[in-house]
Amino acid sequence: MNIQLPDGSSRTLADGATAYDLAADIGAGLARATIAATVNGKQVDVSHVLSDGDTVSLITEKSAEGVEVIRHSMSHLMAMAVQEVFPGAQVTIGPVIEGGFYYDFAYERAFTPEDLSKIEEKMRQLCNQKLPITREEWDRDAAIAHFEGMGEIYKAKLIGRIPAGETVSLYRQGEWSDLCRGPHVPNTGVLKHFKLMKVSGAYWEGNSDNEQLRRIYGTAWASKQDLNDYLHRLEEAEKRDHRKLAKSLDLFHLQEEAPGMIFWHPKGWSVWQVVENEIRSVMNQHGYKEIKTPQVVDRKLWEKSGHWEKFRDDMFTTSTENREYAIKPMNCPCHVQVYNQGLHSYRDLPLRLAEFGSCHRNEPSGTLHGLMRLRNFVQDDAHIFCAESQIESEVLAFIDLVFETYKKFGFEDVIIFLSDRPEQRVGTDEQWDKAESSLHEALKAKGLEYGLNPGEGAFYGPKIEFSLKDCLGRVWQCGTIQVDFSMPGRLGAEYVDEESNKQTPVMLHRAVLGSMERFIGILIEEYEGKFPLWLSPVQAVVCNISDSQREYADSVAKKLQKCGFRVESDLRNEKVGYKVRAHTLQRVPLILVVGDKERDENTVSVRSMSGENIGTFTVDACVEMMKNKVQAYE
RNA sequence: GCCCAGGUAGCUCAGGGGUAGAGCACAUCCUUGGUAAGGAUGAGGUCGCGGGUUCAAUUCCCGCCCUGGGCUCCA
Repeated sequence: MNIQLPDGSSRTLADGATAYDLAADIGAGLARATIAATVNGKQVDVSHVLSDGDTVSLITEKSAEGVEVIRHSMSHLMAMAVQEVFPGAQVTIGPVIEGGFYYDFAYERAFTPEDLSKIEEKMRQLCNQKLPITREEWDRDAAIAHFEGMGEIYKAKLIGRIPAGETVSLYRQGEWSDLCRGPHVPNTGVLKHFKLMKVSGAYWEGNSDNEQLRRIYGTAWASKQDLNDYLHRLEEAEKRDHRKLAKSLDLFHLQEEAPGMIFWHPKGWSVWQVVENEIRSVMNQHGYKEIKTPQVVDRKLWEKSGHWEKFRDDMFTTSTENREYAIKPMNCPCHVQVYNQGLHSYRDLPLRLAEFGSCHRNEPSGTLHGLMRLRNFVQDDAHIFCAESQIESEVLAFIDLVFETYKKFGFEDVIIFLSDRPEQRVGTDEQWDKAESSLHEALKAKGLEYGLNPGEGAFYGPKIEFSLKDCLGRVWQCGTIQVDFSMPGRLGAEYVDEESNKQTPVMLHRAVLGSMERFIGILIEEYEGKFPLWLSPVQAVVCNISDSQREYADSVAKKLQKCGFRVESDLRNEKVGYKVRAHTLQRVPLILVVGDKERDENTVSVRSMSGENIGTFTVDACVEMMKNKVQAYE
């Protein structure tokens, strides 16, 4: 029979030949390295019997696909090991994820970190046995009976979802078998480079009303080197963690008395102010008007806006003199109050009201996470009141604004998702059609790649989300733009159109950074605390070499401060090497060293954080140099 | 909110039923040194909070709070 290869060539094999036989026909080395194959676009095992005319590409452990097959087989190996070490544990599902795999088990107790070593040891034994992994086809009902007979009720439930009468595939290694689509590696001896990483709880079917399962995460790679590189990358990423850097760089802290709320220290707050002022200036240039609205607002407004009914449990409340208030969880109802003062003409639209709005949300305790997930955070929020016909142009302008801003802060890797209508929603289908299509059109017009989150829109309208990654690759939503058909009407917002008729404006909720705190958290990790000069809390430190330059050093620092720079002097009785080390570790971009020579010549010797000698400058020239760097966002 | 692991000096961490340990940081003194750690001395702790067991608890047990990793959630 004739087999087509991906390079366009073809090969003739005996009838009944398998993917393995094809690999062996090409070369013994390839046969050893092949762990699966793609036949006519479908992934299969190496034992798959080929047919005349098949197009086949072989999957080796070197390819991304191959690593996925290894990870998938690895999760089976782990499940087998768990069931041998902990009889009574039931299997459920065990998928491949980025960097590795996990498997969820039902078991009478949680697994501990010590259990992981035992499981790992068992896994190594099993892979040393080089157990053949074979595929079996079972009748669906027979498979259900088989797993039920073994007491594997979760597996039986999973197969129960497959239509009756269909054939299902089981993979067997030694005495152990699992329902699986495959493909898998030919034997457990291929599975060598792995590490079990962590234990966790997880809910059956991802639903918190269901029972809690015991999840074990692992990582697996094609080579020892890849595994070590991955573990090394994790270690490096931990050094960038904004919570660690916040301590060593003295940026902010949290304490028990205010969970989920930040105490900003002078240096952290300095970064905040620079970011806020930058956004403020950009907003001004883009036609926004900044406002400020109350923190504590009568419950009646939240009832009108619909928040009380829907999100009451997530709001902090307070009361006085028989009135009940909520601490605002979002700014939009207040912005509508500002809009509602006075009459608006269609000529006023779009009207863009911006606020650095501090919001409190009573997030569940388990979700709090450093600066990324808080109970009190400040949004760089704005609401655009406009006519329906203006939605698309406003969205286009907003997308530009987001990318312009992110670029300034050094972010190029932006993840975009569009969330469309949820089951429970307000507004007519026609309105949703229009709003969703204006969002799609805007993204397409900008040539942006984006994903779709079906049904994930807010109840009041669809949205686009712009997300950034933290040092461990976790994705955090930052920017967003959301169309809202509901709130302007509920809260009585109006404008007068060309024919003197009262109309309800559409409201666009939008934020560029999202939460100031979250954005700064990502910023800290992105730069590993080594902020560019314009963002750095301390831009330069003037260090004297010995006591005789104390006054001069201090005068240089004062002069730079007068020019608007954040500069400190270090006049301590320490050697200059000690001071240079200390301020380098504190991520100060520029260290200005002054000895007798500099004092006599009215200059400073400038050293960069990376240790580069930038040169000797007069104080005025140093000011110029720093100004240029700041303007270039360096 | 759920599961697991933690909480000891300002920071990073060790320890362990019987007066609490290190390094760094800090203070004082000596040293005045030219670009990543000069030396000496010293100060510092209700061992997260509350109960229990015990002659004795920071250590063992229970509850709670917070932090971390996941899960669920995220207007």
